Amino acid sequence: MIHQPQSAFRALSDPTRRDILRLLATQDMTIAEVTDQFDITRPAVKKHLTILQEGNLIQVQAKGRERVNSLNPEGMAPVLDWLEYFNTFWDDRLGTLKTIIEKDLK
Amino acid sequence: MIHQPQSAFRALSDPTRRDILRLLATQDMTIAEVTDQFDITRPAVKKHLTILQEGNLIQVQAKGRERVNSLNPEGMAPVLDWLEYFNTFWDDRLGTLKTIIEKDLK
DNA sequence: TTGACATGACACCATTTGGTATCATATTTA
DNA sequence: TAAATATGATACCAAATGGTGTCATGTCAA
Repeated sequence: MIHQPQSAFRALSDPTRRDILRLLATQDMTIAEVTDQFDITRPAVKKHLTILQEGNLIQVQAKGRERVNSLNPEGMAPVLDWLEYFNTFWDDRLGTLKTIIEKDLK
Repeated sequence: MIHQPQSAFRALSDPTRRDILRLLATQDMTIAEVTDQFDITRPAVKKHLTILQEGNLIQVQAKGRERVNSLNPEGMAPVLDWLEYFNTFWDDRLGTLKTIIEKDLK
């Protein structure tokens, strides 16, 4: 599967996919388990998972007839790299990013 | 104009819009000036600017017959807030975000 | 005032997107 | 083996997306 930086941004653009990521942040889940958490059909969830995989934001491991989806935090790096470009502007005008991080570091 | 958290992510999902943001990070520009930097028509650029404005990522100020577009770093906050949720996972597995920030803090 | 300039606002188009229904395939399990 | 389960894969659909061309409007300058 091909992973491009653009794919991560694209993957994050849909609210359902962001919700799936937060779900997978709590625990790994099969496609059926993820589907149980939403009001859409399995094929729809599967499409979202494929896009998340293309964005390198999740990893899928075959386990018998199941496919276990797990978060891949590393895939967020391109997004963070891009956001870092604006750090200097946040420094000057708001310091938003650093504020969030510093709060977390305490 | 309505600003919703979704809009920021949506605004960032298009590469042209991300390029526009980086442009505006260097200096404020009119619609025509932004258009000069791309191979697409002014209406297309205008649409992108509208979406960026809906995402609260830029501000537009009327200046005579011109519309000066400027970066609004504050609009990135919802994105950072969402990303912050994953900090603990980055801590445990990669520390990507903190690595970037700490490097910048030095 | 009049022409030039910057933008707004449409109408239109091809492609992508998010969704569904449906059928095929692989793996368990009774 | 046979039925149940989990997923893959495809065809299809309405709406959103990113783009164009075109015309109207407001503003500046000669």
